[in-house]
Amino acid sequence: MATIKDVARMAGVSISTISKYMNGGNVRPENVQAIREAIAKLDYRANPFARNLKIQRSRSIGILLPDMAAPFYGTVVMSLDKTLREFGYHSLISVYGSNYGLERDNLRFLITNGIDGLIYIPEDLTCEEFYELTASIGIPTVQIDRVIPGVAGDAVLVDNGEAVYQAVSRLIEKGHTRIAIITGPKSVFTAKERLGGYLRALSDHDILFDDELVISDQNAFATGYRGCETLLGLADPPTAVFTTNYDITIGLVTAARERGIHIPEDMDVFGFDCVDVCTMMKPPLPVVHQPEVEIGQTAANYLIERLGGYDGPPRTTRLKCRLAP
Amino acid sequence: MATIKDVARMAGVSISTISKYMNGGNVRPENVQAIREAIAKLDYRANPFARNLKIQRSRSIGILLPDMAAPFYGTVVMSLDKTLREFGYHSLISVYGSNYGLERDNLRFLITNGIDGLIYIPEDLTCEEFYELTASIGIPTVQIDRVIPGVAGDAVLVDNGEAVYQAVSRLIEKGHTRIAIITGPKSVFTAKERLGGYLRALSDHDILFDDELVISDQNAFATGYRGCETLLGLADPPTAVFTTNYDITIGLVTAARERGIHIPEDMDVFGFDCVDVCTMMKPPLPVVHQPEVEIGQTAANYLIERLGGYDGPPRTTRLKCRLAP
DNA sequence: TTGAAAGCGCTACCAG
DNA sequence: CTGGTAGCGCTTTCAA
Repeated sequence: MATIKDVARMAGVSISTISKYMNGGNVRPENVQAIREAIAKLDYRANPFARNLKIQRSRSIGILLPDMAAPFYGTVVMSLDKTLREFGYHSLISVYGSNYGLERDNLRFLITNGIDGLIYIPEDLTCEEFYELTASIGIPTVQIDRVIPGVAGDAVLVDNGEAVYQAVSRLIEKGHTRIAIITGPKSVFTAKERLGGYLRALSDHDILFDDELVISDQNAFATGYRGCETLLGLADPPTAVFTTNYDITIGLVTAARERGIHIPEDMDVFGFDCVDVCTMMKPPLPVVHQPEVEIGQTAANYLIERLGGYDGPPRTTRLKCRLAP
Repeated sequence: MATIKDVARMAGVSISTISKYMNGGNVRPENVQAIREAIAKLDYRANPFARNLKIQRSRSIGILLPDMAAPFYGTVVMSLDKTLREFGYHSLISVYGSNYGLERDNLRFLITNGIDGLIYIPEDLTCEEFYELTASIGIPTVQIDRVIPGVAGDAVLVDNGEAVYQAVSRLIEKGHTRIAIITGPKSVFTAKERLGGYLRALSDHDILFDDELVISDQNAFATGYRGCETLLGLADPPTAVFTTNYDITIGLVTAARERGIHIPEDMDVFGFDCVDVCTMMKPPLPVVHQPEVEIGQTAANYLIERLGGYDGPPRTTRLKCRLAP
C-alpha cells in the first residue's frame, strides 16, 4: 500500500500538503492537480489505523443486542446502520444471544475495540456492571427497546404498556374474560412493561386477575409452544391469549395448529411483532407492531448529536406502537 | 485513559516489559505481580488504534449484504458473528439494500476502514469493479449465498438448482402441470440457479415450458403480490406457484388471502425460506429451507483459515437445502 | 529477562 | 499556502 509519503514524493509537495488536501484544506490549484494524479496513480488511500491513532477516534459505533434472527432486530439494525453511515460512521455489531456471560464479554470486546459510541439493547447486565466496564472510557450510549435502570444516557423505547393495554382491551371488547398472557422473563424490561399493560387492561375492565393465566419465561419459541399446552391443560382454559414477542407468538400458533385448535374460533390470539405472519394467516392474526425504522433513526440521531458534542440532559423517547391489521 | 507508559511507571518496569506481559511473553513473577496491580489500579486497556497501526491489522471482518430484515440474513449474520468472535474477530456490518450505488460505496467504505477480511453477498457488482476496489488491498474474501462470476476466493453456496428441482417435482407429483415461478432478477445468481432447477424439473417430467408462467423481478413483497394478480389474470392460470424468496412468498400468499383464494385448494404454493411462516399456516406451507447457521460457520471458518495464512486454491462449498415440512 | 529506541502513517502546530 | 516536525501508543528488534 502506498503511504502519504509516496504521494508527497510523487506530487512534489510535502506530506502536510497532502494531509491538508485529504482533509479538505486550501491547496493551490496546480498542487491539487498534481496530488490528484499521484493519488490516482498510486491508488492511495489513507491508512485508517494511523488516522485513528492520531485523532483517537474510529468513527465506529458498537451495536450490542441479544438476537438478530427475529425480523424486529434485523430491521432496527438496518435502520441504525443506514443512518449512521450517512454521517460517516460504521456499525460494529455484536450479538450476545440472551446469554449473560456473553453480554458482558461482548460489551467489553466492543469497548476494547475503540468504538466511539454504543447502541445497546440490554438484558441482564446491572447498572453497576455497566459502569464498571465503561466508566473510564466515557463513550456516549443510547439504549433502545429496553433500559438498565439507573444508567444515564439517551433511550429510545416504545409505549409497551399502552400498546398492550389497547390490544388486551380489544380482546375484552370481543367478549373475552379469560385472557392469558405469555411473556418474557420478568427481569426483562419490556416483558415487565407489557405485563403491566395487560394487568391494567384487566383491572380497568373489572376482570379478576388469575395467575394461572400468566406464563413468563424465555423469549423463545418453546415458551409459546409449551405455554399453549399448559393453558389448554387448565381446568378452565383461557379463550384468548396475548403473546408479547415474535418467537413466543410463533410457538403458540404452531402448537395450536398441531392440536387442531382453530384460531380465532377456539382460541383467540393477539401477538407481537409478527407483521408478516399476521398478513399471511387466515384470518389475519392481530399483532402489536413496533416502529422499527423510526427506532433506529431516532437512536442513531441521538448518538450522532452526542458525538457532535451535544451535552444536554438524558433524553428518553417513547415511540407509539400500532395495532395491525 | 491510562497508557502503557503510565503502567510502566507505576509498576517500576519498562514499557517493553509491559508490552511483553500483555502479549503473553515471559516476565519475572515479581514483575507480573506489580504489573497486574498497576493495570488494575489504572484500569488500563491497550489502545486498539496504536496496536492496529503497529501490526497493520484490525481483527475486524467486513460483512457486506443486501438486506437484514429477512430472517435468513439475520440468522446467517448471527452465525458468522458468533464464529468470528470465537477467534477474536469482530463483525463490521454493512447493508446496501439492493442498491447498486450503495453496494459499491459500502464496499469501498469497509475497505477504507481497515477490515482484515470480507464476507460478501454480492448482487450487482461486476468482477472488474470488485477488483478495481480491492486490488491494491488484497484481503481474503469469502462470498456467500451468491457469487460474482470470475472473482476468485472461497464461496459458500447452497444447492439452489437441486432444491428447486425437488420442490417443483413434488408439485408435479401432486398432479400439477401448470406451475408458475416467481423469482428474483435474472441477473442475480441465486435467481438464475433457482430458475434453472424449475426448468429442469419441468423438462424432466415432459411439461412444456410456458413463459407466461415465469415472473422475474425484485426480491420483494410487491413482486409476489403483483405476481399473484398477474397469474390469476391469465387466460389459463397456473394451479401451483413456486416462489424463490421469503419476501416474494409472503407477497404472494398475502395477495391470495385478500382475494379469497384458498391455499392449497385453489392454488398450491411452494415457498422459500419462510420456515416460521410455514409452520404457522394451515396446512403448513411447504418451503425450501436453507442451512443458515451452517452457511455462517463454514464461511467464517474459511475466512479464518485464510487469515491464518492458508493459501490453497479457492474452495466452493455447496450446502444442502431441506424441504420443510 | 529486561530496557532503550526506532518506527507504524498520519495530523496538526508553527514558522516561513 | 506550504513544509518541517513532534508526537499519537504500541510492538519489536537488539543489546545488555
